[in-house]
Amino acid sequence: MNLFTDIHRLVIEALDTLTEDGALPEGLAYDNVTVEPPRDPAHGDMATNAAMVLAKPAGRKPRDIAEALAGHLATDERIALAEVAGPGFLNLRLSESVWQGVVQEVLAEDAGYGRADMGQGRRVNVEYVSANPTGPLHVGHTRGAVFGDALASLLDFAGWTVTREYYINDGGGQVDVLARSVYLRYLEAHGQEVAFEDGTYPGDYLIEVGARLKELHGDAFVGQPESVWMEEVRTFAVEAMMDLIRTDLAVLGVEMDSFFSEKSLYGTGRIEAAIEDLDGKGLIYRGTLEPPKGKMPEDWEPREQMLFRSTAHGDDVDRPIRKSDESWTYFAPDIAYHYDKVSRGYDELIDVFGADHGGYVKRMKAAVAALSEGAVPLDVKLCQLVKLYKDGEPFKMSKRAGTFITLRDVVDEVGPDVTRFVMLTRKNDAPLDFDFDKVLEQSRDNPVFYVQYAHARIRSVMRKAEAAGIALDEPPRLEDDAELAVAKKLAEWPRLVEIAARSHEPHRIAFYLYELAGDFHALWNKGNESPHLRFHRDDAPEASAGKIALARAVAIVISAGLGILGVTPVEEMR
RNA sequence: GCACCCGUAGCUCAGCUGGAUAGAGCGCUGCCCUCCGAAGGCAGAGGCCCAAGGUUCGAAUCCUUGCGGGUGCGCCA
Repeated sequence: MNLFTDIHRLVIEALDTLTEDGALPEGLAYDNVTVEPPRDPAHGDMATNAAMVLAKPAGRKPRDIAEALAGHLATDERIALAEVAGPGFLNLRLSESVWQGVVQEVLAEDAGYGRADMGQGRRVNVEYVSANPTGPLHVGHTRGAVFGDALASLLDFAGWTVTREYYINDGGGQVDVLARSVYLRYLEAHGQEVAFEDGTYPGDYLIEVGARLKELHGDAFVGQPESVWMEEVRTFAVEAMMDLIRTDLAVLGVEMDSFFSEKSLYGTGRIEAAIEDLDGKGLIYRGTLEPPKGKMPEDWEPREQMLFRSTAHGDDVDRPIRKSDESWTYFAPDIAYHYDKVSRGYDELIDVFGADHGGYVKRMKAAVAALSEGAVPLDVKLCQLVKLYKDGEPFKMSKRAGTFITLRDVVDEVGPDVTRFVMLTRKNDAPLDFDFDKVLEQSRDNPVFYVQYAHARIRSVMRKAEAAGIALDEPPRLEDDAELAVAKKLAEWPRLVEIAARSHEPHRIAFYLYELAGDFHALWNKGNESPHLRFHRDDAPEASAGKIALARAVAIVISAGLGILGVTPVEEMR
């Protein structure tokens, strides 16, 4: 249940009644009528803009409509006060029993509180990470991994059926480079001197792979031409890298439902099938592209190639499908991959990319729009760069100097929970500063700590109360403003989940938790000055039980919220 | 040159997809521990929401233009 939708429904019913009474004309559209928490608590608990939105189509003054509406709403027992304000807002103050009810509901529904059925079971495929299988995951991948994973959990919580998918780029030239690099390590394992020239991966992580290759094949490949070993070494190397990546993801707590191999699209007719589908829609043709304006490539020459008419679906220029040597461009398997996703019957698709793939969004959307004939929406979420800091100083990354920060480095340093939460304290399309020292700091300016601390405080109180024989299943009692503030914040949770899910923005969950924790800490501290507001009171067990009910509700929501972010709520801090 | 993202307190950023007097943390000023964990809380100062137009009852939010920053722009994926 969502209190805001309840009251929204109440407002709509009242409007219908006004229409029946002839106070409003028939057939008004209520689409823009909203019920929201006002920014200023002095304006009440909720406000509706109904009168202002309907004034024009109804041909009546906003304040008149508001007055009439107020009269009807005031008869509902949940509404303590309805008053017209400003240009025609209708401010509602809800009766205290409503907030009491909210807390009780949280306790009753427990981890299910805030679950929504917005998705109505629709199937969504969230593709993320999808790093090339050529090495360990680095910081940039980490953000994408955390974001995609949290978004997937969020959508699941909001009622979608979610598939978490990883697209393995194992079909392009970079896996050949990987194979050659592993081959060099293999020769090295046989005692040969090798040189890592440009176009090979010199990373240490391949030493072990080369050694394992030696164990498996002995010297069968030594001194042999590429044609002999390429296929086998490549498969072996990709497999090894995917093991590495899977381990990295596991360390972060990310588990994919599905891995999709780009290679499986080649030589199987699947790319051809996707292109044929587009061709059947008249979107494939042979032509010559204009050179890009402003920045002319040095070796530019006009060239006829197979093109996809992506401009028919909102792209800026048509995109090449085949290279000049008639092999596929990287775009072709991507089309086939998304064709496959559409064929698998997903109702919605989400791709999580790094910001450097921004230029890729329009053509991908065009492809999906064409393939699904507009039936399957694709949302592409771009994750901006992560800038690393150490004690306030920029942390320089350089492959050459060996200071190449991997996902593993970060998680080993600060742990998966901190890594995940911090990665979600920024909007996905805003750059993120990650300071190794600050994220471990135990203070209010570290949101991870602040939220965890609130949860730990509550669990601490519950343990002590239990030991003191105080009942933990009493109904809540709310008396103080600070308590009501917390209850009201809890009432916002279901609404926030819906907003975050609709906008595909899991960071909103993190910010909400920070606010909820703030309200809770304020209440906690008030207990220092006013002992009767303390949660745990041996002198008044019954009152204490009523207070603890509220605290338990807070812990439930924090726990649920952290669950969406993939962060473990802690029992105690130390 | 074109496309996408961004521009909000001194700094780092939220702002509920158009609502009322624009918020938080850090930093600055002043308070609150014989009291459930002060690892916390309260209060104050600090803003022409980049600029100019437009849409309307109402704009930080939507549209246009300009300025400033980031990313990308056929045979790398």
